[in-house]
Formats: sequence, C-alpha cells, structure tokens
Amino acid sequence: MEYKFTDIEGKWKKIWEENAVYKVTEDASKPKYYVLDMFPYPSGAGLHVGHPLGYVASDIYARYKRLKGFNVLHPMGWDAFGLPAEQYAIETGTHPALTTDVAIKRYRQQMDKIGFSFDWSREVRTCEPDYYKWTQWIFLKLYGSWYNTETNKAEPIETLIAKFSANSDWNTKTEGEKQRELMNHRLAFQSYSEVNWCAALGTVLANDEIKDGKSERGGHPIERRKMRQWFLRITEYSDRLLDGLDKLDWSDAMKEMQRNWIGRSEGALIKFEVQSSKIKVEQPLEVFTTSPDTIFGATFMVIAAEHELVEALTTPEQKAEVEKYIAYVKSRTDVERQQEKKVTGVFTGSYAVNSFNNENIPVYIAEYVLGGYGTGAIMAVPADDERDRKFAEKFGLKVVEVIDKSMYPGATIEDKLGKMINSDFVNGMEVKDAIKAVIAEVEKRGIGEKKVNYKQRDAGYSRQRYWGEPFPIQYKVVGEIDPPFEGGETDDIPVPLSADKLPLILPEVSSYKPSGDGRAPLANSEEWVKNGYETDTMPGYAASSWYFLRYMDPKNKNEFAAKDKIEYWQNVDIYFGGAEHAVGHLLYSRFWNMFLYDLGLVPFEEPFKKLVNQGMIQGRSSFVYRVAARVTQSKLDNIESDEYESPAIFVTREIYDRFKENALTPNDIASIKAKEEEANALLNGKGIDGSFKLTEPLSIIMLNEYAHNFDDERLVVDLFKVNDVKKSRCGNSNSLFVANENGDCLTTREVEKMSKSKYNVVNPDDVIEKYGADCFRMFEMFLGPIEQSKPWDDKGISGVSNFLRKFWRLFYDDKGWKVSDAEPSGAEYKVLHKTIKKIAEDIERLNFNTSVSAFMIATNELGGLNSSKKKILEPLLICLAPFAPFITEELWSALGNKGSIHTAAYPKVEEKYLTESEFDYPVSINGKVRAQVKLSLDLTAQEVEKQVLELEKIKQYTNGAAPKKFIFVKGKIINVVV
RNA sequence: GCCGAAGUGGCGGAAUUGGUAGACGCGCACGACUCAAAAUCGUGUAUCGCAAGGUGUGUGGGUUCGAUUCCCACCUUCGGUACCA
Repeated sequence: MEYKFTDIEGKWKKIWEENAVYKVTEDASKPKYYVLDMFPYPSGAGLHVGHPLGYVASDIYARYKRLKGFNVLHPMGWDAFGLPAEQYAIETGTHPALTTDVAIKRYRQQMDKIGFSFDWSREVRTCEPDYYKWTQWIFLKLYGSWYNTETNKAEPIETLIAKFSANSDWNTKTEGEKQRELMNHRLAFQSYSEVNWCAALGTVLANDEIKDGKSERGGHPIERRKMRQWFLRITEYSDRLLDGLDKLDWSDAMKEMQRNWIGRSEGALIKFEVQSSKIKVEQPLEVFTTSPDTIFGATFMVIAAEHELVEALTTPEQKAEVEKYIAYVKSRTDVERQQEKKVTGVFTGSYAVNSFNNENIPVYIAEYVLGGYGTGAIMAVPADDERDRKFAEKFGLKVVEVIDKSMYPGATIEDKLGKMINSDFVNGMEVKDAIKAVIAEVEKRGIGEKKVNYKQRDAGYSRQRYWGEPFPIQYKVVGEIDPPFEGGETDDIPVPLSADKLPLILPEVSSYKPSGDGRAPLANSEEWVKNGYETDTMPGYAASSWYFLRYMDPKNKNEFAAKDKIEYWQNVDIYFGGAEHAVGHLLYSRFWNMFLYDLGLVPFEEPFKKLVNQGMIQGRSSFVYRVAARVTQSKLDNIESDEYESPAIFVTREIYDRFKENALTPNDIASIKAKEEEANALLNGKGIDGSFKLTEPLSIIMLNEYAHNFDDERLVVDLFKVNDVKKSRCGNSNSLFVANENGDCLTTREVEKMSKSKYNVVNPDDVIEKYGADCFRMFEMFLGPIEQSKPWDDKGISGVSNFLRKFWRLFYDDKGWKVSDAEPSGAEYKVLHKTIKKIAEDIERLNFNTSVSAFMIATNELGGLNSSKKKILEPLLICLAPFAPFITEELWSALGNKGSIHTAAYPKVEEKYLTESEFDYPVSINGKVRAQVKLSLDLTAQEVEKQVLELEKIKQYTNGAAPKKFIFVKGKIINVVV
C-alpha cells in the first residue's frame, strides 16, 4: 500500500479539529507547561518557508511535553497593528483592518496545513478592541504610577502625592504646576525628543524608512525635529532588568546584548568652566566620563550638535561654519552619525578650563557625540580613546599620554589597566585607584560627583501613525493658570480617561495620510479632535509587551486575565523567537511584566524563563548589475534621480566587477556589444534620441529567481514589479540582459533575508503540496541547527521524503500490512531503545536536526534487519509523532489503537538493551590514529597498556621500548607518546 | 562605528564535557532490477598520491599527549543599533 500524504493529512486534520484534540484547560492534576512562539505580524505576502521554522520547533517541543504528561499551553495569535498595512492604506485607501483580516485568514490557512497543535480557541488579535482595551488599561496604570526608589518598585501616583502633600509648598501650587511636577515622575510621561521629520511627506519616519539621509519613498530630505512625545520610564527598571538576566535560561549572547543595551557604567559628572573671548558664559559645561582618571589628558572638549550651549559657545567668527555643520548633522540619523568613518567636526571658537591643570582647552562640536547619551558633552582624551585620538589627529590637537600600559602587555586601550603618568597627584597610581582619587578630588572641589550612567534611554511611546492603539488621553486646556510645558507651545494638559470608558475605539478617518501639520492621521477625524483626544497612537511594541498573559484568559471581559488562571499557568517556560528581538520586544515585555508584578497583578517578575532563538531562513536573490544605458543629455545631467527611459544593459556581478576594474574579457565585451546593437535597433525603431554611455553608478535590480528566460512574458512583468517596488532607477521594460546560449538571463545569486520585496520568497504551500506537511516539518528541522540562519534549498528535501516512504514500508509493502506480533530480537530492541533515548535527549537539547538523522538511521537499521514488529514499531511511532503528526496518527490507528497518538505516553528507555561490554578503541601514536583494538570495558589502565603495547602495529612505532607517556581514556581513546 | 553571532567536502550539516573530523541527507559515479524509463535496492564518494604516506575544520600564531572545540590577533558574512516587525 502506498503512502498517500494528501489523503492522510486531510483526514486527520478534520478529525483533530472535530475532537478539539489540542484544546487545553487549567487542570490542577497535571503539571503545566507553557510553550510560546513570538506571534507573527500578518503581512500581505503570506507565510514564507522561513516563518514556520520556529513554529515547527515549538510544536515538536509542545507535543513532546504532552507525551511526557504535561498540560501544555501552546497558543498563537496576531501582532496585528503595524506600518505595512498602514502604508498600503495610504496607497490604496483600503482600511488596514480589512487588509489585516485578509492577511490573518491567509496565514491561518497556511499554518493549518502544517499541522500545528495550537489551541486556536485562545487566539488573540492585538488590533481588536477586546484586546487593546487592556493595552490601554495597562498604559493608564503606567501613567498612574511612579517609581519609588526607596521601596524599589512602582507604586500608584497617589503615594507620591501623599509625600508631596506633607510639604506645604505643594498645596500652594496650581493644578497645572502640580500636574507638571507629577509628569516628571509618572512611568508613562510626556517629554520632548528629536524625531526624523520629513517635511515633504509631512510625517515622521522610522530610521528604517531612511536611506542615505533621504526618505526611502521619494528621496526627500529629512531633518531632526523636536516633538512632544509620550515615553515610558524604563530606565527606572535598568538595574532590575540587568540583575534579572542572571536568573534566566537564555543564551549568553542574548543576555550580553541586553546588558550592553542597558549599558550601565560607573563614572563621574564633572563640570568645566567655560571661557569665551566674546561671550561670557555663566553656565559650566557638564560632562560624563567613565575614565575620570584621565582628566590630565583631556586636551579638548566635544559637545553634541543638539547641546543647549551650542549657541552660547559659538563665537561670531565661527558662527557661519557652526551653522553649516549643525545643518549637516541634523540631516543625519544617530546610526549614520556613529557609523561615519570620516572624522567631522567644527570648532565653536570657545575654550573651557581644565581646572586640574588650568589649561584652556578648545570646545568642538562633532557628530560622534550624541545628545541623548550622558550629558551630550565629553572631555576628550585622545591618549585613551580611539575616536578622540582620530579627532585630535584630524584637527591637529594636542595629545598627552596619561596611562603607561607597558607592564600590561597585550592590554588594549579599552582595558582599564596601567599606571598613571603626566597626571600630577595621581602619578604612579594604578588606573582603578586613580579613578577613585580623581572622583574624591572632584567632589572635594565641588565641581562634580560620582555617577552611574545608563546608555539605555526612556522608551519613546508615541507614533504619528493611524494603525495603532489610541491613547486613552484627552487634552484639557488650562490656559492662563497653567504655564506651558517646558519648551512647548501648548498649554494643555493630558487627562486620562477613566477605566470604565475603555476601550477608546480607533476612529474612522477621511485619510490615512498624516494631517500635514505634523500631527498624526487621527487629526483627520473632526470628532476626535473636537473631543481633545491624543492624536498619536501607541507603538508596535505596546501590544506585544503583554500578549503572553492574555492567552491565559483571552475572552475575559473584566480583567486582562483572571488571577487564578495566571496563577495556574505562571510564566512562559520556553519561548521561541528570532534573535532580532533581543533588545526590543524582549526588553520591553520584561519591563511591562516587572511593572505588573510591582502592582501585584502577576505573581512572577520575569515573563520568559527559557528562550530559544531560531535562525532566519534566507532566500536566494538573483541580481543583475547595470553597465550601460542610453540616456538623453538632460538625464545624464541629473543621473541621481533618473529613471532611464531607454534600454540599459545588465550583467552579472563578475562581469560588472571586471567592468569597473577595466578588465573586461573579450567574451564580456562581445556579449555587451551584442546587446548594444540590440539596444540601438530598439531605439531607432522608436526614434528616441540619445547617446549610449557606459554608466558609472552601481545599480542593482533584482529578478524573480524563477524568471530565467528574458524573452518570457513573465520576466517582463516581474521587472515592472521590481521597478515599482524598488523605485528602481536603472531598468525598464526595454532592459537587456546578458544571457547564456539557452537564452537564460545570467544573474548573480546572493543569500539574504527572505522577503517579498526581494523576489526570493518560497511559499510553504507549494512544498506541502508536493511532499506533504510531515515532510515539510521534518525537512525544516533537518536543514540544520534551529539557532542557525541558513539559506532555503529544497534540493535536500527528497532525502526526508524518501525517509518517510521507507518508514511507511516498515508497515506496508506491495502486498499490504506486514506488521507482526512476534517477539523482537535483542538487536531490534537495541535499535529501538537507542533511538528513544537519542530522540528524547535531542528534543530536550533542541537538536532537532540530529533527531531527524536518528530516525533515518533507525529506519535504515530496521530495514536491514527486515524487522516489522509491533513491539518495536509502536513505541518508535510515538517518538516520531511530535515531528510527523499525520503519518504517525495514521499508522497508530492502523495498529489498532483507539485514541490519538498525540495523547499517548512517551516510551521509557530500557538501559539493559544498551549496555556494552567492549569498545573498539582507536590507538594513536603521538595523536595520529594508527590502529584499532577491541578491548573489554572492565580492563584496568595497566591491563590496557600491556595489551596495547603488545600489538604488532604499535610495536612498529615503539620498537619495543617503553613509551614516553601512555594516555588511556576509558571508552574513548588510547594515545601512545613515543 | 558599536553590540551579538557564524565560518567544516561539490552542497545542507555531524562531532553533546578537549579524545577516531566529515554521522545523516543531497548531489555525483558505477552496478542490480527493467524491452526501456521512473521508482526501488546495492557499492563508492574530503583532498594529494600507484602505494606507503602526507595534507585538511575562514587566516596567522599559541596552550596541550591530543584542538572544529580553549587563548590571542585578523578576515568575511549575517542580525541589532532605539518609529520595520
């Protein structure tokens, strides 16, 4: 009988659904286990083969835990708010809710085919009012709380008001003054920060939407602009977020990234007096430094372009140059500023006084100093900091060596090691003592203090977008009695909605575009504005910061989740998701959970005990590179923003590289020439004027990997798509490609992230149709270690497909059912128990790729033994069930079992079949294997040495003499050193 | 730039605690079955060498009886870098 996966999979999917096999309820009689996946953003492109990698792994794990007797919570839902749906809405006018709904249905269909054991009755959608009601509710809690550093936890703002009330000042304040003071303490608060403002698009852009300082869409200029924004005071939790990491079963890499992100550093704040020949500046310049010991080497200062003293410090002579530089910096994102290899900066014209040696040191502005970190100003020590050194070299500034590292060979500039030199009273001290001594001196002089600084900033919580949670906030004008917020032009104060008014439903708007005046699209709703509601919405991470709690009680109307249910399920035992969330989602959700813990709303401080980061499955994109195009003169003059209207010639990367190096081979030239003639013929036919030029700028277009023949209609269509999507400046339907003799377009293939925009997506549906879901699941696991990124390549899938059919043939052959009830041999039992053990160990360790090989080995061995015995195959089937739920269910029922295999018990290993009495030792001479010898495992080291030295092969090397050394590792290896 | 990770045959990868490098699979080659093909089964397959033997886990060094594994320096690729999700 043949293995017909389509029939089998269709049949069992239906039965599982009808019997709600995967529905789970709280059951005190069983230990609980919570297996969670990072929920997906349902994009319009549907699932590609990369998405299910983690889901298959978690599904195997969840199924395994069920077989092991756990009550497993394994839910799935949708992170449904997001920019792509909004972008699509702007382009097409379709409501994001519709787009999202369609996308979710598509994802769900695709997921169902794969045979996941999710309890879909617990599905959540973050864009539904039932869900975001509670996101808003938690926001109100954050707004209504402050962080008490004495109790070291969040408390209701009322306890702070009570503290303030004890102070008579407080009661004399106006309501506006009180609110403004409270705003400085609330965990959700408003402040000002810089954003990427694009005037042409009338909107704020994510760094992601900016390429080379211009908007990705349209290439418009960007400037940094200050805006009033909501923030979450995550920095109050920095120490707890840092300390909590120690208790988590996460990879060291992941913990390290969070530690570095929080970036706790101990150092000092030091004030420098400023002198200026033209202006008298009263305010000192305050810096944060982690190396106060190097103060005698501070030969200049650098401030950020957004520093408040920039204007005051700039002398009239330097004014023009400073303004020019600031305009340049404003056009760049923080990432670009730090990435910049070129050293840039400008002198303000002013000097500060290094009060430790009374030297006047120049004050510069440079982009490598960021406004948001520390005080936005540094004392530059070119002797002890790489960037400062480069800056000093470029601007010809003095370098004074202050640390002698000669007694620490190998110590780098970053290591805080060495003895102080050229440093007055700290000369001769070790660095760590000098740090203490300088801080003590700074404090004595009253010009600074010891300070712990964090790189982490408070989390921006406002987005000028439509498709997100509305803030449950109304602005009330306080007018004359309320002085405006610092630096702000508004005179209104935010007033929270009461909890019983939630959810505050996202309104319909006339346009999804921003209002144009800098306000978000919600300002397009008259009703909304009339009510004074906040027009910003919450960011993407809001909903995902707590969704794992909602799964415990997804339908609850009165609470985000009932206490007893949270009490039962507790925190997530194992969390599967991408490493790209290391410092975003995984930090925010830990923070939210700690906050809820402080308020007594959840009984655990950390949400995710164990974390598994699955790698990304990459796609193979095909590229071609432009080497020539016919352009008109006007186009040539403005080559940057050009869209070529006439043929361009595309070649492979190799040819392009040779072209750039002026090293084209005769072959290359011939193929380009041929295309050139083709291009000219095309042009003449259309009467287009222009000259054919070899073009310099590197241009790349991507081709659909399946589009080979460029004469084919399909490729032309795809090229149009490429141009539309990428706003490509290099190709059109007349583009010409260097091809091989078959007419296949020659491309360069590169491995990169799988994405619709790169035309390298492989759809799991196609794979499942061809090979079945069980095969798809096992192949995804067989590709490699779960944590590793790897390119998709379906070449190897036939191996897994062969395995499943071979496995099937242990049960059925041409004549039909062949499983017998006979007693298996010891060899057969050995195969079984070896496999049971290996699979259980591999799953616990998440080595799913090697478990697939173990199944292959077992099947090959049983096939070799011609073994088809129920006592072997039945337990083996249970081991395979988590990996291949369909085929195992079918064979389980064929064996005569009534219930589902997925509710069976994992078989027990019987060690008696596995114990060995002998081992075939490799014997090496000086580390090289020269002989094999089978020895009993009971022998003592002396007996082994005696026997090994007797071996003819070994005697050849020892010449009968005693070896220098004899190494015997029981059960592993023997090494003879001669 | 900064933070994190990875690099092993033609390809995906294995080697779990420093102990036989290349399990398992793909591909390829040869063979069996077949009128033939598909499917299936079998044998071989890191590399140089006729062989003995040598070389080999990104590069260069080091520690060790023994290093893919530990240490130092470097190269390349990927992820993150605060408004993509």
